[in-house]
Amino acid sequence: MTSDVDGDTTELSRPARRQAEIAAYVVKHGSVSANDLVEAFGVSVMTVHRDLDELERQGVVRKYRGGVSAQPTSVFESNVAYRLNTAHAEKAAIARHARAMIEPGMSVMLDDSTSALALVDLFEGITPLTVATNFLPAITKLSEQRDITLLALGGIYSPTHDSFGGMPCAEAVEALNTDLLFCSVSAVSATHAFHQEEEIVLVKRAMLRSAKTKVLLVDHAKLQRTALHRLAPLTDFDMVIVDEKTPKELIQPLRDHGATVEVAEL
Amino acid sequence: MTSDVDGDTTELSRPARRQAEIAAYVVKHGSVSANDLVEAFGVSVMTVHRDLDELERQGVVRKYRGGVSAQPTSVFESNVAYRLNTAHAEKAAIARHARAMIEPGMSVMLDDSTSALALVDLFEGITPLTVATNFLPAITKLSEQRDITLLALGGIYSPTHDSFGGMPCAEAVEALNTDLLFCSVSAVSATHAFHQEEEIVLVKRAMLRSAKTKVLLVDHAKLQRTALHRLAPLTDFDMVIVDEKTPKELIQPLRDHGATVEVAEL
DNA sequence: CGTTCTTACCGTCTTCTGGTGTTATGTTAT
DNA sequence: ATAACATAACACCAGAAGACGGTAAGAACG
Repeated sequence: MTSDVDGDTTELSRPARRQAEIAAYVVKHGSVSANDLVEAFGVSVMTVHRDLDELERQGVVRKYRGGVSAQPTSVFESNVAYRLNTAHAEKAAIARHARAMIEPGMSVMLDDSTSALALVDLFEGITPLTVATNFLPAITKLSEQRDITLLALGGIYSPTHDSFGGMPCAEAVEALNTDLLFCSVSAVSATHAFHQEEEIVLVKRAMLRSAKTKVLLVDHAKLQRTALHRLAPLTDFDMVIVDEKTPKELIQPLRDHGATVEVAEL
Repeated sequence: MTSDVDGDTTELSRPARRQAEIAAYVVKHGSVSANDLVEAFGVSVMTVHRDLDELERQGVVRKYRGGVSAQPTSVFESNVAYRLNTAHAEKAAIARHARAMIEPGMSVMLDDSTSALALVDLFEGITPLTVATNFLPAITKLSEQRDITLLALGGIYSPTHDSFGGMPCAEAVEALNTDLLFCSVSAVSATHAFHQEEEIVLVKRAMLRSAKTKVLLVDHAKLQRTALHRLAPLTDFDMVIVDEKTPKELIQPLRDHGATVEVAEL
């Protein structure tokens, strides 16, 4: 009743979940006051303000005296969409499927996606391994792991994505040439992969140029959608991995347009 | 009685301290068994193994069946020397002194030193600010701070230093040109700054080339020592900051050779 | 000038993680 | 084959960090 956010909100700390719900609420209503949120979520004014500060830091909302308003949806989508992070199980399945492609000694590049993050947990055992990524959570995890050569892709930090980007990052990517690339995007049509933010697209494009074998990780929520920027045609990828919950009638069109699609089983 | 490590071991979590002591113990005895350590430190076998795993991950010891042996001292020094991290107070004082040089809007580069890390805590208030660093703990801290543009310097991760290095890092540094550089080294003679590891020297040299104003942070423990590689003459730095505990008779020679030395007061 | 909204500070409570030992299982050497 | 050693899995505990609300002080609006 207080919230009408869909998606699986488990596996998220209480404040994080509430913040995500608040974000959705704000986006839905366009602009609301702090007091509205107090009533809607049953917490104190203080807490609401703290949540809003955090959301503002991430660039999801804009605070002004008397309330907050939503930012352009592009930002919202690429943030909250991943915080209300649906489908842990599906991502894990996709990751397991992807893992099979990796062999000891290879070099692997990962982008800033939760799908890729799920893969990190599965690296153990496939050693030695060289992993390059611009995603801070992945970097942190990998730094604690032995037998993995971690190559951090630096750049300008983006709180929204918790990753590094911009020209410095693109340049770091250019300098590499990895065996594999696992990446994800925010939307996938029958023919192309899309993303909302230009600077992210820039880095992902560079990654595509710097890897021999390119794999796109897609959970079913991404399909049949589009976003502002066209990243690349699906045929640029050597493989597209989707999860089991993807309707077959959505997979066929991809294949019809020449993409190599594999289904990850739970 | 169990340990004869000198240095101030306060301000260090219990396991971290024990690991440092174990490392010292191993280096002293050359090679010991796990059981020896169990007796010497009064903890369970499991804990000893966990500690040794961590030390091995950092490259300080080598495990084999039946015990561990010490690695070449160079690695030991640049790791444990900083884990048995002496003089929190002095570092903080140096950091406070350094902070005064920073003004809002500037771009600052930090190397992988605890001295620089102390500085990070003082950034609040001097905003906006652009900070570039290759030191993972600093990156993590800064990523949580708003109003600071974080520019991560990527590269190959070194567990020993918890930072990024190698050619990729040097290249990332080359591409920059910051207003300020704060860095530290492991040893300082009357004329030069030194460091044990070549790859680290490489990065630090690049940093020196990429900053307008260069500041060397030196706590008194570093003075009158040397290490394998000569990094640069002290005259390359625009300023050398030492702590109050530094004997005056050690400071004068630096000045005699042309260095600009300032003393940070507690 | 007062009202409304915001921030700063503090105390309490809870939650979580890190550190640890124990037991059980695996592995290597003799 | 067996003993010594190493790892894995589980459970416990404590200390730390986080989350939250309340009050009070501050800032912006009318």
